[in-house]
Amino acid sequence: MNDLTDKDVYWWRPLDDTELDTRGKILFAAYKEIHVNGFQSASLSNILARTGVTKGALYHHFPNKTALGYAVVDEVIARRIQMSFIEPLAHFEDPIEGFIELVQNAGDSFSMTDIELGCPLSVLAQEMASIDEGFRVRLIGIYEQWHQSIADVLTKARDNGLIIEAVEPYSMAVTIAAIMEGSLSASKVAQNLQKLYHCGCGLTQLLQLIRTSPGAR
Amino acid sequence: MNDLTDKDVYWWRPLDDTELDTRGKILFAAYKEIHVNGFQSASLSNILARTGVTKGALYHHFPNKTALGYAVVDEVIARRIQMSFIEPLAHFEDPIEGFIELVQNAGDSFSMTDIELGCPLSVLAQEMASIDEGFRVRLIGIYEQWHQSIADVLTKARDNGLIIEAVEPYSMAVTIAAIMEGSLSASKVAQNLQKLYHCGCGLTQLLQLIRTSPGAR
DNA sequence: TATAAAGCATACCGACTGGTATGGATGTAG
DNA sequence: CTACATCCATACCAGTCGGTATGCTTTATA
Repeated sequence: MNDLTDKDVYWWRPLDDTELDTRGKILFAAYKEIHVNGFQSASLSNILARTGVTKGALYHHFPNKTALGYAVVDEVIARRIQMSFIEPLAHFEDPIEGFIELVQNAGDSFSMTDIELGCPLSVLAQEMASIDEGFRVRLIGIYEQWHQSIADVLTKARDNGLIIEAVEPYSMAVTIAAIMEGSLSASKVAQNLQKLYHCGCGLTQLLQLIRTSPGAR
Repeated sequence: MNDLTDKDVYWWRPLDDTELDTRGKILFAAYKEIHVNGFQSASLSNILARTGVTKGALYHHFPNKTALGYAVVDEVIARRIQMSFIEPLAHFEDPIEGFIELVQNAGDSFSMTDIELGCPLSVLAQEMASIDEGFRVRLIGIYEQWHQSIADVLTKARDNGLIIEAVEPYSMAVTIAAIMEGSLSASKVAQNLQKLYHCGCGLTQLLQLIRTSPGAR
């Protein structure tokens, strides 16, 4: 239960069958350990035991536990958010239609591990934002990028007359992101996809309501 | 910075000036420690040092750390959510108007400590839901009660013709709750109220859009 | 006033934590 | 072949963790 399936890590594993180097092994094992236990309770011994790497190697590549945590945020989490939540936004033709499709397919694109463990960004943010400034600035950077990307999509849509004028793109973007994160959080506690579906309905309805054309169907 | 102000604890302190008993002191100190550091990293020694209570007293009232954590959820967190988010719902005359007012006043009703530390329910849920089943069932109980309360308000509003028929009350309730939680989460990472305001705008707009009367203003 | 129970204090334990000191292997440049 | 840096393995450290064993004090009960 504690280990990730192939589906969970396609975005991390190298495409060819080259082995990860030592640093990469440590980084990914640390990501998993932190995702499960949080940063503070993440045990270096666990990470080492699971990789077969020794403590000497770890402290050769990272000066201390905190630096390892920062590297996980910068190189693993940020990369995954980018691939899963930001890049897809650019490929929408009709942004609202695209969004609705993305939301309605969300159930498939999330693995059960994602539901069990929650969004790694959100989990880490909740734990560390008020404790360590280094984590906080890294995490707010990721959030800001995400919010801005959604806002850009909405701005374009409004300029093209696809959504009503009353919508303030950035506020709506933050709200949409909040729904997505809140839904994952609720689903994690429920340990099933029901809450995710409910939020999918609510978000879809919100998107329908801000469209200029009331959306056939 | 780590201690709570009077404004943060009005809901916990006894109304008269009677001292809290030993059990109450432990419980409240544990709540604070857990809110700041999370459950796993919460240190019993810290709790004891801050209260002046000794370890013998602690283990007289609670069999172990986990039981203490459960008691914090049952007796402190659940009570606060009840007072802050559930009970106010019952007193709305026009539910939509009431909601909008509640949301727009949210900036005032949240202290800066709430922003710094985040929603205690959400923080604990993110950390413990996938690790300990005892925490999970307690937390999902609180969430379910909250969602159902909002759904009841929406159902009543729909029956009275105040919101459009297309709204499915429970789904919308879960979505509204997700927005509230997601906004607090984002504000915590940003360490300011901006994100909270943006989500307030988005949520207000959503509420306006599901009203039958397009809402004078 | 005798007795039992509740409430609490002190001292201590083994397990585990992040971190370090040291030395050996391997690669690379001169 | 030498010299030096990179990379990593082993052993160890001081400190903290949650938890326990024991005994003293206070309160309720009879």
